Amino acid sequence: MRKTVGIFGLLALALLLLFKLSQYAVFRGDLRNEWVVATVAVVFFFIGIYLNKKSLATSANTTQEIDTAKISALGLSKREYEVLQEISKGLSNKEIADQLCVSESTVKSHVSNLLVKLDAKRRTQAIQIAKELKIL
Amino acid sequence: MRKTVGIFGLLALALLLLFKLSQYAVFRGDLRNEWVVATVAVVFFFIGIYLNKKSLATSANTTQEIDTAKISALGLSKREYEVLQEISKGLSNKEIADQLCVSESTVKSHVSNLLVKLDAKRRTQAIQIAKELKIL
DNA sequence: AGCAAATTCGTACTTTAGTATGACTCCTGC
DNA sequence: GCAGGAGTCATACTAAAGTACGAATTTGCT
Repeated sequence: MRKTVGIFGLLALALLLLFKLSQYAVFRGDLRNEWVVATVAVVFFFIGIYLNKKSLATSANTTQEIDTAKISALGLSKREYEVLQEISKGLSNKEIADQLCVSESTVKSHVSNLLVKLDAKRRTQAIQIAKELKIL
Repeated sequence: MRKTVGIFGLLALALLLLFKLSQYAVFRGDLRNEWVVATVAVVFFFIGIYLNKKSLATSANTTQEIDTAKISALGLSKREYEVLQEISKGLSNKEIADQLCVSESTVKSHVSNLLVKLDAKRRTQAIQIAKELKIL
């Protein structure tokens, strides 16, 4: 919040500076008023874009939270969610089985249940849906 | 591209309109020059933010920018990259074939080449690797 | 203790994914 | 003009993935 105030203060300052500079230039006859306005418009247009990009970039890193509420809302069990995580890492059923120390058929059961609960037809679609639901 | 040109044209027009209006107001003594510049600055500042948000919204899902340099560095052809994108949406080979209006065997060819180039064993792993390389 | 849900595993089966190979067309750069 | 890459398609095959049962065991909760 303090940062935002600072930024807007700086913007106001820049605007003032630009305006005073332009006044001087206009006074000397080097510049016409239209150009001052146009310059200010362009400059602030790009300042807007720049600041927006920056704020989105910083918030993107912090919004990487998983929605645990949605996981339980979908009825995903602990084991099923673990399997889902391994799937998103690109592992095969056999590799997931080794990772979780169970048999491949167990993993297949979990995957099957998972697909039903996520309303997906394939594990790739499950990944996509899970990421959209922000549970991955 | 044509859209971008149109938007910038509209912006220029808005700027002109604003300026002419302000000239009229200044002439009548209702408004001072500083306020014109300030208004223009604020308006274009928010236009910049708005347009930036909109352009980011259209290319949603990709929180980060895609690294086009890496795509060519990997030797991915245009078609192969398209297939990769469809894979990440969770589509099957058949569905991708319908989407791109080619046969399933063509998609299989692309997928096979894709997996070699990305050094992946499965399409799910390809998704994971591609996201890590920021090409998705 | 007893019930429900979760976890586990198996078999048998179908479907999808992926590999290998070859062939044809269309462009593009040399 | 032709060599090479990209795109297309096909067949035949193997390997995974996914479905559909059933059933035993474990776990959490009342």
